[in-house]
Amino acid sequence: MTTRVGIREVARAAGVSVTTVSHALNDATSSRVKAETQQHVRDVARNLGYAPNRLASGLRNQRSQILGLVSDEITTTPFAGAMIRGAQDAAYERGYVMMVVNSGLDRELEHREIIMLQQHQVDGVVYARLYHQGVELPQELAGMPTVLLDAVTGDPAVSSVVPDEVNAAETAVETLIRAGHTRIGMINNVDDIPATHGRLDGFRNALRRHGIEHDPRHLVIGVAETSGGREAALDLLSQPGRPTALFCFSDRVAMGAYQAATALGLRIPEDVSIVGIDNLELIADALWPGLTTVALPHYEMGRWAVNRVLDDIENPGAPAEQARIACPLIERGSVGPPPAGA
Amino acid sequence: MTTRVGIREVARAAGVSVTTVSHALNDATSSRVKAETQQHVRDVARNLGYAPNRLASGLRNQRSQILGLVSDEITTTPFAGAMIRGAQDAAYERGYVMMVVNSGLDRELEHREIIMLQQHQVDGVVYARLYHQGVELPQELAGMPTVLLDAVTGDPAVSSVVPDEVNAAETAVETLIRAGHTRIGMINNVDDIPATHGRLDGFRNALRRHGIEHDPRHLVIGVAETSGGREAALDLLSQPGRPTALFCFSDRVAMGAYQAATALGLRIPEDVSIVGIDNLELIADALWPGLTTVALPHYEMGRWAVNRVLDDIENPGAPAEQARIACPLIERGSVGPPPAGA
DNA sequence: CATCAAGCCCAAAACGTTTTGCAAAGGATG
DNA sequence: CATCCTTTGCAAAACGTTTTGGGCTTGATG
Repeated sequence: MTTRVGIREVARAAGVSVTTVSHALNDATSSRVKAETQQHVRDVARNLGYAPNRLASGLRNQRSQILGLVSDEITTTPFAGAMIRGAQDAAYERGYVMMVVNSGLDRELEHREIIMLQQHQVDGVVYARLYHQGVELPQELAGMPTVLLDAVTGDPAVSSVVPDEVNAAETAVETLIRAGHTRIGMINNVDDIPATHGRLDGFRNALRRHGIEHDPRHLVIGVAETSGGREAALDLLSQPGRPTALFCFSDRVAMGAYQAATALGLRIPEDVSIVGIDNLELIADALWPGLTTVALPHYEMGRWAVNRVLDDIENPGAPAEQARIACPLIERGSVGPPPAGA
Repeated sequence: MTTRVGIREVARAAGVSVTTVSHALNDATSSRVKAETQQHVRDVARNLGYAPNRLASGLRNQRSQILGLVSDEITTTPFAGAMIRGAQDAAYERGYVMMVVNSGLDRELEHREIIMLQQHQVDGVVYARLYHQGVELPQELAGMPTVLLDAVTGDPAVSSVVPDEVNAAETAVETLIRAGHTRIGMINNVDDIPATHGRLDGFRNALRRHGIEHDPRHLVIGVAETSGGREAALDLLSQPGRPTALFCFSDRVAMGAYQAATALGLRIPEDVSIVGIDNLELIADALWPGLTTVALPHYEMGRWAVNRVLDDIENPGAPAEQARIACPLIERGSVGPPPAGA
């Protein structure tokens, strides 16, 4: 690897000035340089393997072509990976690159990391959470293009993107209704977060829309983990006139429901149908039969968020936007018609 | 947000030249500037909220303080998140920041993304895979500090870090032996990858070390998914003189083994003990009882990799190093003594 | 032949740092 | 008092781009 080739070397090799090289390379069709020269310069540049130094051009242009991604946690679920990938793909398509930073729950660390991003002159940042929640935007981000990913603030001036929780639940429940179920139980989360409320609303909407009246004994609340799902499902499925289908807050909860069904000797989906939310492939694919579920669109949200920051950067002053992304149904094998006797 | 404050503003406010500011801020204890002045400059800088522009200093120093992380895929498992977090933490501690890029399996895209990283003048890159495998290092990376993460090449001149597969398997199997098992089955992977061979070696080592002779019927090979694990376990556990414990290639395989055990009416761990490898919390915590398993040290490998590139950068010419990171046992509830009759 | 416009190209400044070489001031030594 | 260090500070150059203002050709026009 010889020493890096700069615009100067290209100029010398092409027998023109650096000015001309810059124009030849950057201006699509320039009035400053003859088409023939332009082609020549480009050829020379390619042959020399010229690659512009973005530190230099960023310094000159006051634009780094870098986006910051700050997220809370990044482990334990594959969600973070999907978001990052969506963000990175969108950034790449528009000539940007992502700097990622994550601070756990440490506010002080987060502060210092954001400062670092700013030192690197990031043109904007997407501020991400791993599950849909309300946040307070760090002070330091004021005045810089920012969009929230899987999070919202009260401030209508900041753009954000979250899953459409209500719609996700409706989709899940309507799948059950379409299969013929009317006695549908729901295992909801205890936590006071948007997903809890949104999914409950969606559940009720779907029932109401189909004229099914909701038996309050069929709604149970537990901790949103496998163990909580297991206990809740054990409860629901032991009731006389038990539900023939279960809408679970999450795939992990659904996994608990599988365990409960197995423990009670109920087969899925012959005796009881189950749907979840998340599309955690690690779980949904691994269960037996596969879990029908509604996917949380982390990849798409990642894309949306960076496209939005980039729009803000390229065209400042556009009004903010709070997006809710639709959640597609992923069918596997856990939904069937209700048992004949029911 | 007023216009950004640069070193010039600090100089003016402090009543000194920019040279002095630079020295005051950068040199720990400088012979160029009086201690008193230094303190004064620093105070002024802090009050003004001065943050150096790293594009400018990178340009000047020929050092961007940015590391590239290029990985293949990033979705479906939480591994990528753990690696990225480890990398980012280590980078942060040493004043660096990570640019991440991922290209799926697309070699051409990967090429262009690496070019982009180089345009941003990354000081080094860690080239990551999501599961331990052999790779060929892209041409473009030649001549730039690079370390492999969860991957190896034939080239002894390039540093790499992978999990210690043999040791991981030994740890898992010895846990079973310590619990009293001697009839231990293994469900291995079909794929010809390092994990397959390493874990088999570890399995045999552990048995040999404890003078247990290996019944070849107790080794079965399947696809490394839940379904494969289920079938393999069904096979193993139906044998007369069946194993009392199963060592599974991965947690997903182990999940299949749980399903098989349940289907056969065997309780875990009373009738059969099970250990996996991966420590996929999503699965290991969700199984019932929890799965005892050996963790793959993705976080630690991420840390190791960036520390290694940084060492290479700061102190070039050190010999390369191929590290294998130990894998800790994570005990949950799936291992117990063998059944009394056995 | 003189003038002008158009077309093409270039020199130089600027972006915000770091670092080198030098200068001024002060103190010690002969 | 002259000389020589030491200490402290500064001006200027450099990093690799982009862009502005101007200058040189060329050919056409009066």
